[in-house]
Amino acid sequence: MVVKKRQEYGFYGYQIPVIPRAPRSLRRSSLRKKLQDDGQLCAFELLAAVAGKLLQESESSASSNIAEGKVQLGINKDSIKKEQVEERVARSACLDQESCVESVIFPESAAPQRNTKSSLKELPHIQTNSYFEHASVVTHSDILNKVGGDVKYDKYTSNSAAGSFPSKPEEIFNGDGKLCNEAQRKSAVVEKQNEHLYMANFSGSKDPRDYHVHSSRKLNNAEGSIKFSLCADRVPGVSFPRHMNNVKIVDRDDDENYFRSNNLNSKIKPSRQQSYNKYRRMKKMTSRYWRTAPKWNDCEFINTGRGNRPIYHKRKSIHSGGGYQRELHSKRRRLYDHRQLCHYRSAYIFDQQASSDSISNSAKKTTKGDKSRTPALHKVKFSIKSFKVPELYIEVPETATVGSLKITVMEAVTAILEGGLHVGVVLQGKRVRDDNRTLQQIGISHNEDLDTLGFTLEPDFIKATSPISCKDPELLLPCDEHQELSRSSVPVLDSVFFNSSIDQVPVSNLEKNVVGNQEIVPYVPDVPMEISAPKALVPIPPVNANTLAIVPVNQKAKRPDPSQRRTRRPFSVSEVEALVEAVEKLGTGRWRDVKMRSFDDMNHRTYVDLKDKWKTLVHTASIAPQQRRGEPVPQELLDRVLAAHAYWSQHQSKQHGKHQMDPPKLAGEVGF
DNA sequence: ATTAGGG
DNA sequence: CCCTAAT
Repeated sequence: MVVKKRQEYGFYGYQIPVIPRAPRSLRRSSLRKKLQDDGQLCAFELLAAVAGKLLQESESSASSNIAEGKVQLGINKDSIKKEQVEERVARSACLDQESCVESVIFPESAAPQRNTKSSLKELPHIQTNSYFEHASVVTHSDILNKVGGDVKYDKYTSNSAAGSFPSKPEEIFNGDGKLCNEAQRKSAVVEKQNEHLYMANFSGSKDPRDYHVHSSRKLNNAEGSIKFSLCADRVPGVSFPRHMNNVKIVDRDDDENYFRSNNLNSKIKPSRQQSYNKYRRMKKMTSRYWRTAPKWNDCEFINTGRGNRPIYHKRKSIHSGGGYQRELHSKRRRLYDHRQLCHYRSAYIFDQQASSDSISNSAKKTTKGDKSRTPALHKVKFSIKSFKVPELYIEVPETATVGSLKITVMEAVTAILEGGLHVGVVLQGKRVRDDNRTLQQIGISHNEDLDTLGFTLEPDFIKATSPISCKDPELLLPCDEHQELSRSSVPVLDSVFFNSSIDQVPVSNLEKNVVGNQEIVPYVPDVPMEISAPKALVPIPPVNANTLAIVPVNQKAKRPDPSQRRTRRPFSVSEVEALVEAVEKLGTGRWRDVKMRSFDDMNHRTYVDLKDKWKTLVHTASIAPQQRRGEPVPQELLDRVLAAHAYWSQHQSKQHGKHQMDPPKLAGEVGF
């Protein structure tokens, strides 16, 4: 449901997980046919040819890597033992940069024909094992979140070209799409997104330069821009480590989500720590509650992936909450999504670019050739390594297996695909909303530093139709979702929340750490989004956990991230009832007892929660029904709340022993 | 670790 | 729900 809405966020990130599989299967089938026709040698020959071609085309060292990547893929296709393949993949992963290339290139050259519609749905036939492996990869590697965010740009000038490239976005992107064909089976979506990107960046401009830009864009794309990176990420276990560090899988909830951490780092830490400790303590009481999945920044977590290397920087440092939280509070709602930036960086990945191959090369050539004609025009070359996708929040019961977690993640990710995304441009921390402005106008020129340029993925609200229709505008959460879930002994995946962090872009900071030399500017939307905090909840069907049971992730991963707000869990009527009943008997000063009495088995309800709930209940009971929000509480209960509140206000609930409200029904009690 | 309150 | 202060 809500998922739909959320989907829009992480298109790219999401793709990775899904895509890897699809391509494989597709690839396999196509290859098979080929092999049958031509015999096995063909495959090798093809591989060799491809590798050779690559080497020829790209002079950079990266090319060799790429070639290797291809080979690997090819091998895979050739149905060489899986272990072997994996090994290679893992190895390639270490190489870092080539991964993208690998995935992209191979498909194109070797198996151009792919079913465009690859998506999870098609994955089913894939072996279960690999399926999950992929999932795990995703989860661990943070692909989702940050598939990228790296934009690399190259500056170069050329005069030509404007005319040589298709002026229509579709054409351009189609061209790009080829690179990632298999990956892009969801082409419709992808193209659309690209188009958006395209539009955002360049459309509307009447300036002749646009064309140039377009051209550049095309080149860039070919070389490793958005699609490129996506494709890369699709290779399971290969490329992730490098670019995705941001996936956050946390069980946090919804509208309340946002990064608590700001860029205002320093100050935060202390309080954070403090609260963390508290949190821990609190959690102790509810120790069994498996609150969060590993975060992208947890190295351990990531490491669990096969062939992954810990790339992760300590993002924790970035996260902070403390004092800022409050401030953020108010903001987050209106600043909905937030999308994480995909900051520009000149960084690494781009070796790939060099390797990127024929397309880019040819494009460059063209450009050069035309140089003389329009010397005055400059092109700004962008290379978007990858996009960052908003956080993905997942919450599952502690009894859930890793396998089910993976499935959950996959589901969530898949859901994202369905939606649409569009790209936003952020420059120097500010969102550039005017699509008609030229790059030059906004300060992006060929000879300028684009350190502060970033792209964001944003939900396509127009198309996104919120399945949820709560009366409460503030809460997009299903009004009555998983209540009682905790009570049920059946392990069920609670839900998945997709959130976009709004006020902050911790990622940036992290990246900074990672990249080291890039100046990353926190993205602060200059204009509130028209949509309320996006929130999505994806109920996940129970999964046969046992079947998929896998070694649990590093324990540390289990540790809840104090920086994350707990998931919002509205009290169900039955809970309220239980609470009221308990308070009637125990009074309002013994929350610990209330907890033990009526919520002992609900680990996510702390005594503080109960106290808070009571507080809100009292408030709710005192306001007009029209003012109440959320799931309506029966008036009868509210009456009891008032009565109990009045009663215990008079008596000291804390005294010793357990008084109970004398008269069960205190209609008259109020009279005091 | 709990309780009480403010945010 | 979060955070703190005070128990």
